[in-house]
Amino acid sequence: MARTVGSDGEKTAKAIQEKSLELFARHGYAAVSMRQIADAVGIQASGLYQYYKTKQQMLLDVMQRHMDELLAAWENSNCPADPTDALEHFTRFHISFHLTRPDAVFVSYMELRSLEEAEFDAIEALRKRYERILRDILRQGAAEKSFQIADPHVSAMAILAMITGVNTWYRSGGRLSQSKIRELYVAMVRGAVGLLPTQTPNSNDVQREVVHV
Amino acid sequence: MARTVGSDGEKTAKAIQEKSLELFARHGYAAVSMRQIADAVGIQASGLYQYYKTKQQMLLDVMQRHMDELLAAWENSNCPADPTDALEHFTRFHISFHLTRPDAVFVSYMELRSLEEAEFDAIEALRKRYERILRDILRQGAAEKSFQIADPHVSAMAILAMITGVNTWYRSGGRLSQSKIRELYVAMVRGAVGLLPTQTPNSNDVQREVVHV
DNA sequence: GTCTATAGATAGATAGAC
DNA sequence: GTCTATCTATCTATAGAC
Repeated sequence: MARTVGSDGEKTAKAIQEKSLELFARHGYAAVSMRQIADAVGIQASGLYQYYKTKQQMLLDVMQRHMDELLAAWENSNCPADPTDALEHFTRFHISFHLTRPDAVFVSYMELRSLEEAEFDAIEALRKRYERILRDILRQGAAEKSFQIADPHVSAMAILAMITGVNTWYRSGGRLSQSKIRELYVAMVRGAVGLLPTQTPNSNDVQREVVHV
Repeated sequence: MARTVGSDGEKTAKAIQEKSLELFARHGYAAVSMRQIADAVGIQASGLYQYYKTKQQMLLDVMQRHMDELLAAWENSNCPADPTDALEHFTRFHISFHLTRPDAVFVSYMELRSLEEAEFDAIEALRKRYERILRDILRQGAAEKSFQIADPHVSAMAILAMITGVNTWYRSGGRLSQSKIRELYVAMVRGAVGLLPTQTPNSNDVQREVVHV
């Protein structure tokens, strides 16, 4: 209790968040020890318990923050009303957001099984909320006959898997810019819902038109 | 050494393969102990070392067998020569194969980071061989101008992510049959490479045509 | 081929000093 | 807020009996 006036180790708190995320992403939750995290932060393992009651709570915090930020960023992204525009907007948003947080994405999708029941349910609810955003766009586009899809739920899962998959192969400094990658995926997503290429569909120039936007 | 004549515990060997796969898939490699595996098999933990020198070798074996079976199954699948037909064939093959082995798929994609360097390289080489199959189909279709794709490599990764993603949501006994799911994905894959729906593209019946094949 | 026993390391978490 | 010290449990892997 006898401690210097100040803000309760905010720097340490932040460092724990960063290092735990990094280590969980690289080695997996179960393979990382509290001592490893403490070493990375520069404190002793026992010091971590000032910030988290258990290791499990550290994982939950990482995933919770990621999902909260994802949903908040979506709310601030000004999605257009037209389903076709919305679908393109969602695709670009999703890829941009995910490419800037590869570690958090990786942990949030891979470590669901490391969560205990209550923690899993909390994260799963947030994930479903996000999935529903895309599903609603697809449903509306299907209702308006803009999209040629037989099953909006399946299409939503397929598209999400496709656009999240960028993270498995993208390396910054690679052959393609992020904006080029986004447009390649926009073209594929459009095709997957039965939209024609953005220009007339009977010329080889279509390809170039689709790519550069 | 004094042992009954026979085949060196083939039943136990098989049981270890099955149970280790099952447990790795459910809890993750790092979270599963040798004791847990031994319990599931019905022997003592020390007995496992008759079959595997280390836990790491057990993981490698699981993944090695999966990749070998995948590549062998592909060789036996009689892929047609035409790129469009080949792409549809690949899509159906991939989904069928992966839906019958959800645990092996899960472990093989999720536990790559749990492999030590040499083991990782071995599995990665097999994975690349499989990816190349799809990439070659896409390249050929692009060269023939059957497909409207700007980047066969990106398209291959996108399509693989999409069709592997079925495993994350499919539950047997669900709303859709496996064959219906395959055809939904074939339609999306076709769209993603710029192919028009199988029938005329300006009628709402197209949707039905695409779905049932 | 499977067992018991155990070595040797490391895990998550707590108590209490400063 | 971070430390040292430590508890208790569990881990992978080996030795050697049967």
